[in-house]
Order: sequence, then structure tokens, then C-alpha cells
Amino acid sequence: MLARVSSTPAYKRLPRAVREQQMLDAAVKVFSRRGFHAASMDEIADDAGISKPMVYAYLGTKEELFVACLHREGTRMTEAIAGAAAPDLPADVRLWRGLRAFFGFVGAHRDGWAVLYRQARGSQPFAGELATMRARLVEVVAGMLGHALRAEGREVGETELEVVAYALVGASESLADWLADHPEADPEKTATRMMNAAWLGAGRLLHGATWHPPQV
Amino acid sequence: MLARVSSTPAYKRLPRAVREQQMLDAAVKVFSRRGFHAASMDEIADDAGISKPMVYAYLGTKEELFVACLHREGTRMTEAIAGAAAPDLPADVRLWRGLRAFFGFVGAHRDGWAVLYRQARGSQPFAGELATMRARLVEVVAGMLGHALRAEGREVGETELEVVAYALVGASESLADWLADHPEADPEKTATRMMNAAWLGAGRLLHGATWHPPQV
DNA sequence: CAGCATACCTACTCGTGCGTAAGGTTACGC
DNA sequence: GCGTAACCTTACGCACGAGTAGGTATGCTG
Repeated sequence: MLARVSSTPAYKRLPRAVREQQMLDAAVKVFSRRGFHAASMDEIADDAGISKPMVYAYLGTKEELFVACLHREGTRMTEAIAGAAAPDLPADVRLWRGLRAFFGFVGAHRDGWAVLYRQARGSQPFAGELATMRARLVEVVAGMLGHALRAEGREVGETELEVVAYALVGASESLADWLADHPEADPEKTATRMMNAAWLGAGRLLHGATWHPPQV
Repeated sequence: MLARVSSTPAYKRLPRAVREQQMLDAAVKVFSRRGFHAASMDEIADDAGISKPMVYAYLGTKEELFVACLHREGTRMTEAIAGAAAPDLPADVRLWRGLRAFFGFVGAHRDGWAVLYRQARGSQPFAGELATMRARLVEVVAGMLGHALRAEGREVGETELEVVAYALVGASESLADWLADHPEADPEKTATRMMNAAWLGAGRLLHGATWHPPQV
């Protein structure tokens, strides 16, 4: 009922692939601003310039939609980092390029990625998804450190390495949040600062320095 | 209607202060497990062994309840750390004790605090509350580092200091998450590892070492 | 033992938002 | 030039959960 009297339609017909990207763009934007639960499918559809059933037809449930967002952004980031840090370079250069790519990415996708990342940590269904991405990253960093260590003839336990990598990744994420909240800040400079804190610490560890808890 | 025929009641009458704590305990538990939005007031009330209207009567709205949780847990943690790191000790000892207290706290309140912290970052209304706590912490750490620096006759910019402090706090939080997810891990040992990564890095910075980005 | 405050309950209202049913319009192959 | 498949719509059903109305029991104070 209420059929438009067959004139020029108010919408444009577009191929599926294009619409899907538009939807994902809108979804990322709305999810990041409102958070997962507070975001409404209506708003997302509206923002994408489309009606709700289309979203369900193409990307499925709200949860599935969110996972799709997570996937796309995650893949983009992973590739940006992997592409920058070629595996045949010395460890410090690899770390530096990886950090620079990472902060560059966050700087360019401020509202997009950073807040998406913040969202996914809370709610159960996505924590796992996120944890996987994170685990891959930690593994890569740990591998890098371990490689550098063995090149120096040093041996260090797996857990030890994992924990240091975890701290590095955590510190980077934290600084990424800082970057996302400070629009005036320069990604490259932030990366340099992170590299300073990380490499001077890790570097010293690599050379065998150890700190021991004092009595009491 | 349907009034219980005046026998022994199914519940116990307790003073307000006690009930409030029970409610907060339940709220922390449920919020941490489900996330803010997915948590229902019914479940919280149920878990506290009380009916919903009581929760509204004592702690107010769902948001107010969450803020109350945040406040209690935040205060507990802040006090635990502040109590451990007396201001008249050398910087490295202060940092060590602070870290130990922090990880000890997280280890003891695993599901409670850690996940609460994860929750608050996403949703708009609480991000501010959390950011304040975090900012205080960063300020303290930055102050500590600055103090140590000046004692050595070094001068470093404010932002520089803030960023390093931010990275330290972020790394600690990240490791705290790791700790919360690994029930078998030892808080003290985790603190030691964090101290290694942090202090050897910060220490080297303190002594004037600097890392510069390579060409390309 | 009145009376008053406090602790506590059951049982609703009502908004909000996910997901869908049923139908209209455009393009493309044959 | 006509089916048919893809694209897109409006308008609804329905569940879930925040918050409330209104009533009951208990104990303290005079």
C-alpha cells in the first residue's frame, strides 16, 4: 500500500558489493559512536542510505554485522602492519616499521578502528574474536624478539617472551587510545616515543640485564 | 493480593548498609560477566537474593548502580596502590611496590575489577569516570619519573613524560588482563616481569639513552 | 500497645528495537 | 517485449527489560 506512483525512485540501485561496503562503513561509524548495544539497526540502515531489511538480507543479524565490521577492520590493520614489517630485516627495524604502520593506521581510522577495538573487549561474543587477533599479534612480536635473542646466543623461556610481547602490545594499544583522543597528536611522533620506551627496555633485556625485587 | 499467609518469611531483614554491599557485590559480578547492557536488573537483584525494587530504592537507576560499582572498586584499588607506594622512597622501589600492589589487587579481584575495567571503556557515560581514575594514575607515575629525572639533573618535556607514563600504565593494564585470564599465573611474578620491562626501559631513558628513527 | 519508619514483596506498564512478512519497481537475458 | 531475479520499500509482531504502584511484615519508640 501507499505505493509511490511510479516516478523516479528516491533511491539508486547499486550492486551488492558496493552496498555491503556502504553498510559496513555506516556500521563502523555508528557502532563506534554509540557502542554495540546502544547502536540501532535503524540508525545504521539510515546512515547507509538504505532500509533495514537490506541490512538483514546482506549482512545478517546485528551480531553478525558487528563481527563483519571487526573482521574487515582487523584484516585491514593486520595487512597494513604485515606489509610494513618485512621478515628479513633486523629486529629493531622491523619493530619500528610495525609500530609506525600501526600508529599510522590508527591515526587514519581514529573513530573507526580505535573505538571498535574498545567496544569489542566487553561483550562476550566478540571478546574471543578480538582475542584471536591480539594473540596473533603477540605471537608475531614474541617471535621477533625470540629471533633477535637467539641471534645473540641467548635463551629465554617461552612464557617470559610472551609476557614481554604482551606488555609491548598493551602499551601500544594504550598509546593508540591516547592518540585517538588527541586529534592534534602526530602518529609518527607517537610511534617514535613508543619505540623509545619499548626498544630501550627490550634492548636492555636482550643484552642480559635483569632486575630483581629488593628485600621487602 | 496473594499475600503470604503470615508465617516465617522467606527472606531475612537486614540493615541497609549490609544489603547495599550485597547488591554491589552482585552487580559487579553480573556486570563483569554480561557487560553493562546485557546485564539485567532482575538478574542482579536475584543474585543479591533480593527483589528489584529494593535495588532501585537503595542504589537508583541502572546507570547509577554501575557508577556506584565503578566507584567502590576504583577506590579500593587506588587505596591499595597508594598505601603500598609511600612517597618518600626511591623511585624504583616505589614503582615496584605500586606494581606489586596493583597486580596483587587484580589477582584477588579477578572477575570483579578486571572485567569491570574492560566494561567501562566502551559506553559513553562511564568512559569519563574511568578516564579520570586513569588520568590520576598516569599523573602519579609521570610525577614519579619526573622526580627521579630531576634528581639526576636531567630535564624532559611534560608531554614526553606523560606519554611514557601512559605506556607504562597501558602495559600494566594489558598484563592485568592477561593475569585475569590466566588463573594459574602468579601476581607477584607478573609484577616482576612488568617491572623488568618497565624499569629497564625507563631506567635506560633516565640515563639519557635515546633511540632515533633510521632513514626509511 | 499505638504509631511510625524501615525493610521487603508481587505484579504490573510501557517504551524500545530486533527481526520479518508481504509487496512494489527496475534491469537484464532470451 | 516479457518473465524473472535482484533490489528495495513500508509496516508490523513480539520479546525483553527498565522502572513503578501499591501493599505487607517487622521492629523500635513512646
